[in-house]
Amino acid sequence: MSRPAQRRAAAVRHRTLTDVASAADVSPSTASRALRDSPLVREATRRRVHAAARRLGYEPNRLARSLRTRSSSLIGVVVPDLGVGFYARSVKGAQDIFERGGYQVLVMNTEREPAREAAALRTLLAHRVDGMLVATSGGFITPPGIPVVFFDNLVDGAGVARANREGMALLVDHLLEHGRRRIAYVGAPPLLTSGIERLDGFRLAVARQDLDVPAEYVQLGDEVWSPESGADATRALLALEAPPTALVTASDTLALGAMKAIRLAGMRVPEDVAIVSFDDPFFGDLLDPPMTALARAERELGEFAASLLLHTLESGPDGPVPEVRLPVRLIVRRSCGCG
Amino acid sequence: MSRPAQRRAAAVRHRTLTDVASAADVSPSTASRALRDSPLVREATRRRVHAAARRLGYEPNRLARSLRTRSSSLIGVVVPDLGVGFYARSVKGAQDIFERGGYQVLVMNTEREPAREAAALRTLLAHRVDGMLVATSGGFITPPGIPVVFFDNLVDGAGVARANREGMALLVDHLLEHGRRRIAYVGAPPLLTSGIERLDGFRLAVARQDLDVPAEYVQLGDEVWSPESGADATRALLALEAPPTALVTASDTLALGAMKAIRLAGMRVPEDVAIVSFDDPFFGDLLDPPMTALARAERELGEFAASLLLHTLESGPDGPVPEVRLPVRLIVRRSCGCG
DNA sequence: CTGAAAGCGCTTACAG
DNA sequence: CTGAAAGCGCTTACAG
Repeated sequence: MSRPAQRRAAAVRHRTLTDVASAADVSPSTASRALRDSPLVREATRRRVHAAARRLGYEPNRLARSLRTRSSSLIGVVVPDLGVGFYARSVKGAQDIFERGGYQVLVMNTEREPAREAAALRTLLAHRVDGMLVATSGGFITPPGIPVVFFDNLVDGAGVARANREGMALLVDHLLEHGRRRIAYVGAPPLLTSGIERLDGFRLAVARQDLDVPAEYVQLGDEVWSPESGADATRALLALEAPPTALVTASDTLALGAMKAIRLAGMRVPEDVAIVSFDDPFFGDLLDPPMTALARAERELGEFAASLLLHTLESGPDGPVPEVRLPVRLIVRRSCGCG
Repeated sequence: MSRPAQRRAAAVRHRTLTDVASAADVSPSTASRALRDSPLVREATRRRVHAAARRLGYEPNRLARSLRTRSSSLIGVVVPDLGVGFYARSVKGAQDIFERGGYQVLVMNTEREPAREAAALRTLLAHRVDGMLVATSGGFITPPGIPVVFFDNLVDGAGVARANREGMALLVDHLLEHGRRRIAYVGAPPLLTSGIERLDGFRLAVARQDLDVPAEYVQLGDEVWSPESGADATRALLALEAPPTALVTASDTLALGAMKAIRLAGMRVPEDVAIVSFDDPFFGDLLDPPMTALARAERELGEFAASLLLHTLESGPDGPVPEVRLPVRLIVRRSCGCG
């Protein structure tokens, strides 16, 4: 951990409660109560203090308040990559809820490295966050002793996530309605619950329909679910002797990579190969062809997880919150062969 | 400002420096010095203290440290909308730099509402951030008395932004190379520098080329630069008696809206109407046709702005930093008529 | 209704 | 090299 070099003193000295108190001619105790609108202080006093505070441009020091009250009003949010739309919008949804509850948010990126995730955890603990929202990349080792809500990936069966298996079934079943039976899977390594459950969901769905899916029809890309790995997987599939006529991709990024690979191979979507995607790309309806995918629910995911944490924070844990599933919904566009 | 309701005490009591000190059988003063690896403490003592800290799982309380040192090691970052890829990735670039410098980041969304921006400013001040990075939406009123670096939009001629006028010239000139002369502008209201400079850049570029651009060829959408407003503007342009044969859009979102409107009107890009975009959509090369646009530089923008702030923080302001421009570069794909 | 006092958990002159 | 003391800016029993 590098420490910042020698720092200069702050340019301005902030006004303190004592400043306000003397300006209003009361004790700091009274000033404090007045500013928090305690019923203990006389109306006239209350007003005088507020006026003084406004006049001085007083902004209470949250650090001091937090130290004293042992509650930082800070929530830590840990995500793999804020540059990924899914996480950015989840965070935003969560943040809206937290701010409405009077909490501020400290966001940490882990770049999907478990070591950085562990470091992020310690940093947040050092800031004495009141709780955490975590989309883990696998580095979440120590139970921090404060409320934690996982989202996107479950940990020890707890957290908020989408119904991955049901989603996969929707996608597979829809392709079957189009009569496609050579269906391949373009996914990611089954390291965390989203990867595991989507792969598992695919397998369950095809088995239920008595589809014969050869082993080489299941292609797993890299751990960051990159478009490039989706393209590579697709290239491998197209090179097969009996290439698939439809792809189910485990994410929007993989779908975009797959689409690009198909186009570069001189083939057409959906005529030659149909594609359906688990996540809806942000511009899914502007792609050519528009992508059939499960509806996005990042915002809801973030909001739901945040509400859950907020609830725990304010009324205490009322029983375990093991597992919450957000329903999935299919958006039918053109890449599947419809329209 | 709502205050959170009654909160429960933290589940665990964190270990304190005093805990570590007694475990290592030294005074808190010595423990503090030992943990910060002060040369003042004997090696044996230093090690004993570190061992005790590790054994106890001690994590120093940054709140207390900040209060004492009057430096929070916190940076406030204010953006219009974290859900917009441009801002999400700018923030990420900035955050990387800050964390490397030992700072943590408090991100605030303003939803492009000046009032929320002002509120965000106060919140950050209350947290005693050491500095701020601000992509303003127009609500930045009070000079906070700490170092502030603006990005994306300049304020009072200061900040880090792309070379908007030069970018517009690149786009217009490229369309002219294709022989298109009925060029229209799909933009946003000129409220902040990016909107102002892009519109101005467009006007300068067409004037320089002696193009005749009727007033109705300049269409300004809503303040959030939404795809919908881009689509509306495009619809209006296509309905003209002499519709344009090429569009310059002031952002990727506007470009996507424009593309959709053209497609819905039953026309083709670029055959009927060419499009070039100021920002490169994240999946610009996967669109149909792939979009010709200025290269994205969010990451660089964030990193550059962060470095600038860090520099000011660590070595003090060495002269004013009025205006920094990031160069623009055209990525030629197909929507312009190339290929 | 108001104030003096203690204390949250650190850091850092000051004294030895 | 080490420790006792003061203090960062608040809040909150406690006493009046």
